[in-house]
Amino acid sequence: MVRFEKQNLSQRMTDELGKAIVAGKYSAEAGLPTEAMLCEEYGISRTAVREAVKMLSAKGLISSRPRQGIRLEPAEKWNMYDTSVLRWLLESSPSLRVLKEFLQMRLAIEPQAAALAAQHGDAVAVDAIGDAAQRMLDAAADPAVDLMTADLDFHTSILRASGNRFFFQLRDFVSTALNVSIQHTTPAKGNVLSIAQDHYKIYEAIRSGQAERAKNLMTHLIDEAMVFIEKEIEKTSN
Amino acid sequence: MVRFEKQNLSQRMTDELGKAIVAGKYSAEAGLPTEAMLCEEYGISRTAVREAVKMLSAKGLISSRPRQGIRLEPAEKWNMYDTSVLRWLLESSPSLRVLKEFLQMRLAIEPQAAALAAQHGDAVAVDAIGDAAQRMLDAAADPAVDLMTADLDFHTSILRASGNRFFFQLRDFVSTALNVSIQHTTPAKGNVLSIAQDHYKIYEAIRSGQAERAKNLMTHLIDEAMVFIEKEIEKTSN
DNA sequence: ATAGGCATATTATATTACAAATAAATAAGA
DNA sequence: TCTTATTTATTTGTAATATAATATGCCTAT
Repeated sequence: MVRFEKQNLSQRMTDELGKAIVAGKYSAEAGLPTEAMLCEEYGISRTAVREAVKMLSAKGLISSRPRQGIRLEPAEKWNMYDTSVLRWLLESSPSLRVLKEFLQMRLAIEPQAAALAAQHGDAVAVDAIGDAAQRMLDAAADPAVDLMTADLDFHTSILRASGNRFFFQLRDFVSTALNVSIQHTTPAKGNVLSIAQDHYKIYEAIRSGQAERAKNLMTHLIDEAMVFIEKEIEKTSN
Repeated sequence: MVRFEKQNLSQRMTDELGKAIVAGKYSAEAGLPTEAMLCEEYGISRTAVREAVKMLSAKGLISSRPRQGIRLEPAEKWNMYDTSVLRWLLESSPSLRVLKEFLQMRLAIEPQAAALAAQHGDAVAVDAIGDAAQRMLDAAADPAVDLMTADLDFHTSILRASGNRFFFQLRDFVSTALNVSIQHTTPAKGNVLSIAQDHYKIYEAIRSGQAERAKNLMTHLIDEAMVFIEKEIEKTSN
């Protein structure tokens, strides 16, 4: 996925530290090691460490003050919509619980986005939705077509067509959620067509301006994934 | 609000640069001045400039590469859920359009959060909602009680009671939206009681576990603000 | 016992130097 | 003339070092 070799030192350091923090390597009371200690530990200069600290501060994970050292911020303050933070979180604890929270969020956002797209999505944006939906149908017939990417494009293009920058901003969030979902819920081969058709229906509702219908169909689509996850949770807790 | 004097140099620099970028001071083609030029312009060391650049990179506003300088990232990549970015955006263009997008977002999130709170909000969290709602009622009778803060607490505590960290994470977003809203929509004195009662009804629905009712009431509450904004937009466009 | 000052540790800022990367210009070859 | 290497210049990346600011806790003097 991410090519760490290509990144510069401070970015790699940011990633290392971020991962460690999210994974709970450091405690809130003890805080982080001092800059000097981090320099030694990773064999890099203070500049690189400081820039990593600044990055993580910007993401809400830590704060640093003179004489006090580098302190952990409570998890509530972490910027969860930051792609990196999200990735670290999932790498460290890919639990079903997080997955459920993802779906709850999508259940709030995506139906609303679909409704907005139906109300005033411009032609180009709506066409992109159709494209993606068509590709999902193709994938059902031809295994060579990438279903995953088509699915992802479908959901992303709806967020874009909503015309609301805050919704569209959540594309990485939704992408990540979908990616993680796939790992847990491999759809049965026969269901692919049925799923693709459900997606296409949403596109048709949007194109024809049926906001309520688009919203309901989208709710239903995500609800099915939710039901699946809840069954999984049931299973593991027993 | 924010005490810039108390902030350190790189944070102030981050704020200056961030504001300038969001306000459109720099063009995408030309990019930003080089580090050296920024040092001269603001009369500070390269370290401070670099740390500001790192912060803004972390927020998705810029990227920097050797020989290429500091480039602006497209607005789509900006982390809009970052409190600073949001603040810069509102300071530079406090338009009704942004306000409407805020409300569309709240319309997606808050009703769902209210439903979740009704389903499995723990007692302490739900009590906090009741507290805030009661304070809003008090404010209707006694002008000394801070209505604004109570209103804010009400919405924030519902996000918390949803038990979903992604919803709760949006508390700053909702706070900002409310703050901006207030500036545009000063409620008539007589309406305060009516509004407070609407809020209290939502609390009652949540406490008694009526998820659907809580959701509908919340939708209605935000919808009213939306209607108001749309009238304002109508007015200004004429 | 308490207030005020001092020592100390740690981050904040500054300065300088060199390394690395890359875009653009130039030269070489077909 | 066009393509391909190579060189060069510019800008960020990394490092090392020094000094300032600041918060903590100890310690002294009243």
